[in-house]
Amino acid sequence: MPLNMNKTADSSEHKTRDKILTIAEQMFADKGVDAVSLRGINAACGVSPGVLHYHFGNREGLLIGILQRRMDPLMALRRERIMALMDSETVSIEQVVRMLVEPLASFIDEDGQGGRAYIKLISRLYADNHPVFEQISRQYIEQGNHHIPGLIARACPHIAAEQIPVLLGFCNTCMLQTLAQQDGGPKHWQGTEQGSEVELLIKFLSQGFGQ
Amino acid sequence: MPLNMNKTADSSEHKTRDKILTIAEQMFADKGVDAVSLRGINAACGVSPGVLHYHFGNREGLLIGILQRRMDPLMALRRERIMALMDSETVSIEQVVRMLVEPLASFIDEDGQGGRAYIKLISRLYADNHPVFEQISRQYIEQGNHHIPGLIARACPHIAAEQIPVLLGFCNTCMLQTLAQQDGGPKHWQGTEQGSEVELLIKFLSQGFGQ
DNA sequence: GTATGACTTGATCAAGTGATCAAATCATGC
DNA sequence: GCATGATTTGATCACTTGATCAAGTCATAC
Repeated sequence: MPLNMNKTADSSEHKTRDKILTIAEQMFADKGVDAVSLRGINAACGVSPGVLHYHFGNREGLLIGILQRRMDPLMALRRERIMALMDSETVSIEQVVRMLVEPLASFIDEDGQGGRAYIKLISRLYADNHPVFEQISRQYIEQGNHHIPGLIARACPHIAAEQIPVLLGFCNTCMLQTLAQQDGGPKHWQGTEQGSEVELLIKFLSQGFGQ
Repeated sequence: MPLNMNKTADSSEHKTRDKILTIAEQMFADKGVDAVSLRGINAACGVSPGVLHYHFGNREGLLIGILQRRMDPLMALRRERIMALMDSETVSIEQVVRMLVEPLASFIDEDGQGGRAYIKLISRLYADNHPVFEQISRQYIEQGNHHIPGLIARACPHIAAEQIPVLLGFCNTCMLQTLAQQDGGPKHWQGTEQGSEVELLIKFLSQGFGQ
């Protein structure tokens, strides 16, 4: 039993495996990682009760698979933006916030339902300080993200250095929760079209740092 | 079997009932409402497997009990603040944000662990658009809270009316998530003392609206 | 003290849970 | 064709789950 776990960019077919990833991602995002039964996921995929365990071993293996599948392209998008800002002569806080928000937003637009579910799941795990998410984060994110506080410091020289991580935390929390809720929410979002909400969010967060 | 459900201000003893409410509140806050077994709650309280069902009927009854117990004093705090602002000659956005944040923050300080767990639970339910929370919200919150957008409009005449609910949503989301994480989070909060984080949050949110 | 109603116990039920595995099926290169 | 390995099936294990209930305990009023 070859257990296709710990595969990062296994681009081969894996029809069933991908189906499980996509459906489990949606279910985890909707109800919470620990509030969904593995049998229920198998059933929702229309496969036998043993399939999930064959591919992922257990719940944690499945979660790791879900996270890894999308983290690579997402972080590539962001890293590109970070490097561009690093090379830039001047940096505004709006540029930094855009660098944080827009890759996530475009990710949702591109992959529709799936991308939104992923952000929602990330948002959950981030809020919960979930150990698996922290592990994956360290593994993927810390490639370029350690530059972010420095970029904020360049854009906002008036902010004390020790406050920057805190403000960045506010920003990340607000950003993730907002982008995650952007769909299913009942009436929070009535009256404005999709795109302008993201623009409003960027403006809100940028001003939060103090122009 | 009198089923002490749907009681709002039943201030009598209810030692066991209160213990279940407190412990279940903590467990729901930590792991999610649907990720905790009712038997586990009974066990954590050191009582028999039938007790929870006797007092609350089922999971939803328990959740309603948890929410109702604290909503009254919390909303009283807030309503007081709202009325004071309504009577005020001039209103600044910082005053409005303070009115939102400080009752929650003081609620945490007062009841320590329990208050924090409650905010964390609220934060979860708010993010999930949980139907029970929406029901309780309508029942309790809408007494004074429909004035809030108007207060923001007075404080920030430059903001278009249809953007105010959206910005308020950003503000609520960020506020709840932040206050909820303020304890258990690993290192998000290192380097700054408790009180100043709340002040920083208030400043961040106020500036977000655009002073 | 005893009767009444509130509360608690612990056994029990049917259904659902994560996990395991031999057997069946499928795909592929030879 | 067929051999090999990857994948899928469906039965099965021991265990947990939400719920129910008769029996027992407790508190209080009378």
